[in-house]
Amino acid sequence: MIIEKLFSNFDNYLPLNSAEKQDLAGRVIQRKIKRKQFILQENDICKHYTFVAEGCFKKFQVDDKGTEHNLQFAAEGDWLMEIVSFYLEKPSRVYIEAIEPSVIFQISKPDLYHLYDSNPKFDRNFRVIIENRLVETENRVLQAISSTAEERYLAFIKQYPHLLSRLPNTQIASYLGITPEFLSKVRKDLLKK
Amino acid sequence: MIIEKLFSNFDNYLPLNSAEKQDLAGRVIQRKIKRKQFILQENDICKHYTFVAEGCFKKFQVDDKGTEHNLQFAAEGDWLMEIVSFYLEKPSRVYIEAIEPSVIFQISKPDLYHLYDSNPKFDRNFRVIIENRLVETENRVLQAISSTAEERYLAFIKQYPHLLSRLPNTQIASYLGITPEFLSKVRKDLLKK
DNA sequence: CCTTACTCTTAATCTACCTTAAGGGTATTT
DNA sequence: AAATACCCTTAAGGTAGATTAAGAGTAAGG
Repeated sequence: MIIEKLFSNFDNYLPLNSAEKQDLAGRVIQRKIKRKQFILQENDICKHYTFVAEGCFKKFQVDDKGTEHNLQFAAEGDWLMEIVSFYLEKPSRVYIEAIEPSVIFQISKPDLYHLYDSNPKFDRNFRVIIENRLVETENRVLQAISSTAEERYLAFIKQYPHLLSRLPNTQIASYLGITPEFLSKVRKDLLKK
Repeated sequence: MIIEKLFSNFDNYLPLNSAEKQDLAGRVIQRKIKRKQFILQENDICKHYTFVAEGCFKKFQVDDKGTEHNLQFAAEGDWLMEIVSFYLEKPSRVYIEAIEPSVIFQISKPDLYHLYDSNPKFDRNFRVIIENRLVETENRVLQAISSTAEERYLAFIKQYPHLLSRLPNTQIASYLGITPEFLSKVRKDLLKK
């Protein structure tokens, strides 16, 4: 069963016993998402915290010129949401779009809070998930302010080897904050070395 | 009493009653820190979550060339720590240094976990503090990959007006990911407009 | 109060990265 | 199977921001 992927995600933190698994299963919704389908659009309220069981998503913001900037990729085993919109119920500033056919599990805020209240293990687990996300994001800030595009590309390859073959270079360039043309040059220069 | 500043920080989230205040007060250590004093150095384990009651700190990383890169400023009312080092007890990659004479309250991990266990309100409050930090950090990533130095400087002024007059431009430049010389040029160009 | 250590600015030169444009290639969709 | 949309690369010219150096101004600490 595909929901096992959700359960086993918690093995990275405090693993769930069968009662807790049942508790969780009763509060998530399973959805099949097509390629290019959005699960969140700008100005919508983000109603769910999403776990990716299969496939891959991108979370991005669009600037005044219409250019997309990728903030996060989420593949099997990753969680994602628009944190401001979810917690403060403000209109989302970002889009979340499937870049592959995907299967996800979504939990609403009331259901999440119910889990928090019912069992401190969920509290702890979700705290750690968010902390991990903060670590990743801080690392990215550091790289952005201190590394060249080539260094950032090499770091990306190292950190997300499973994504490299699944993403077009245009998407990676958008994540790294450079143009696809310049990424092409960076890759060429790396081959020469 | 200066510890009131710590208590009233929680008024932004779920305010504490007097029993909870006492609980918290019994678990934090108050310290006076001099300008240029470090409360965390590279390779040390980050043992405390720090609340700044007075003064200001910078959290930064040093690269191979010896250049400092500022990841965060924390003034009155802000929390800071090295999250990986604190939770995973790994050697810190960053330094935390006072840039003004300061007064802080520190809580150790055992004490923090005790608060979490004793009362879910602390759980909730610290979750929100971390979520807010994540929001700030994600905004910074977006700016780094999509904005010019001038735009980032303007955003900094807007978001941290209370810090502007207290920080030398060299520190702001390090935060923005540019050289002090270029910040000087940006400021000059802005005056012309 | 004096000294020493920072800090800010300017300007010239240099480099990383962007923009525009164009051609060929590879998936997706019909 | 054809059509269409998307993707990758190359190259020329342009701009944002780095580097180096130097002089003047300001703050910190003894």
